[in-house]
Amino acid sequence: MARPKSVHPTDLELQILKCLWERSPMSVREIRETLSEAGRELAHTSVITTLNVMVGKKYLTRSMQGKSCLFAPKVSREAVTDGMLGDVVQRVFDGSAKAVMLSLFESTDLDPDELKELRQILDQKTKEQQK
Amino acid sequence: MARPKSVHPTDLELQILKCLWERSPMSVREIRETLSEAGRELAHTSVITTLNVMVGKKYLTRSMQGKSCLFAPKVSREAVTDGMLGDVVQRVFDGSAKAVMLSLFESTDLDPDELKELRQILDQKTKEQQK
DNA sequence: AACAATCTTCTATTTCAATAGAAGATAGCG
DNA sequence: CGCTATCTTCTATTGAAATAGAAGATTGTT
Repeated sequence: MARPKSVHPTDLELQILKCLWERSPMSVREIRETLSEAGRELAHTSVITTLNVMVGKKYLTRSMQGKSCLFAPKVSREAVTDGMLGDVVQRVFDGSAKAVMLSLFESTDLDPDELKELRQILDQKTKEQQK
Repeated sequence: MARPKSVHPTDLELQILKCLWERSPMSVREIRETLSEAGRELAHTSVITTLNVMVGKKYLTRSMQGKSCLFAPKVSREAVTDGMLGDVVQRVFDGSAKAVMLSLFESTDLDPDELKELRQILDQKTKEQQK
């Protein structure tokens, strides 16, 4: 059996989705420029190829404007990011949110402000559950 | 340019690492059986091939016992899982722990006990930082 | 000694991801 | 009208990941 296709967007696909979540629809040219600003220099055709693949995967919709194409996201940022995190939580941490949390503190530097925010989120979630 | 090689263990590699973090060293046969119990049926040679790749990637060490090989992890569970999560945090959530946390609540079901534990972890972390 | 079992090493196949060039269509300009 | 710029579509290449078979070595058993 060969490598199975990923259920989640690949790295480049994610980068493109991020562009389009910020602003959409965009033409190939615009997307290419945005990627370039983010440090990813690609040939025009490379971008098109990837975009068409993404349309095939239902990540994007495509419409025509004159002779060029416009692309827009078909999946929400939340759906994708939640899905990708959920996958890691399952695959890597066997579903343990606690383990994820512990690792989160190791792998990222949290400033006091952020800690406070996290606490508020947790507080709210605790309240919600007690209803 | 072709797909770049991942810095993290692939899915199968991770599964193997998990086996070996539980118990090591193990022979190919034992690893294969453990994988089988976890629902992943592979030919004996497939397991060997993967194990050798993993030795090449410095994930495992290999020693000989009689005519068969024994494998043991060379990387810690924490290093791998922290790295994998950190990567997602960066790539998917642009480094925002807060966003990760919010998503965590969406993508996983947390029971009250776990919430309490998370709170304790957060408390401890806050204290530590105040030192 | 012959044979079966068990291991490994080497080689091979398939699919996906990443990237881009060649070729063809079209629109605007001098 | 012919040229140039701009888009797209099609086709191709490269390497990683997943998986496994053929062949060769070694050991234990009748």
